[in-house]
Amino acid sequence: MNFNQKVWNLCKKIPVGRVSTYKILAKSLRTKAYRAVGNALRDNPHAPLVPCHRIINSDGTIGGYKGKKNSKEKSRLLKKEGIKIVNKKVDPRFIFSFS
DNA sequence: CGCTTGACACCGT
DNA sequence: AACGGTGCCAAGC
Repeated sequence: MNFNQKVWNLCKKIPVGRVSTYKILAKSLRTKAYRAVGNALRDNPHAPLVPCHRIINSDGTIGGYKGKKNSKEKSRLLKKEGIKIVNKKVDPRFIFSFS
């Protein structure tokens, strides 16, 4: 299992209507490679399989998507999933953590 | 084998 | 509160 595979695997485990952060993902992997996590999602080979748009920054900001630092699509998708976004930041109550 | 880059995080100013 | 510099880890060249 590659690092990227682990990352994608965790992404798949995120329930619908919830989001997670790069930090949480890295923590779940028992590593501090926050950036490597994002790097892994940069190329999302399994678009629908891995909902990478549910991964946001630890401070609640959307971060990037599809290789772009800012993609309104991402925030829009999240809102469509039922997640509330305020001030370009995801409401912390929607953040999901792996146990 | 070593340097640079990147969908980040943290701390100081 | 906003900006910038520094640290982190994995991949690519």
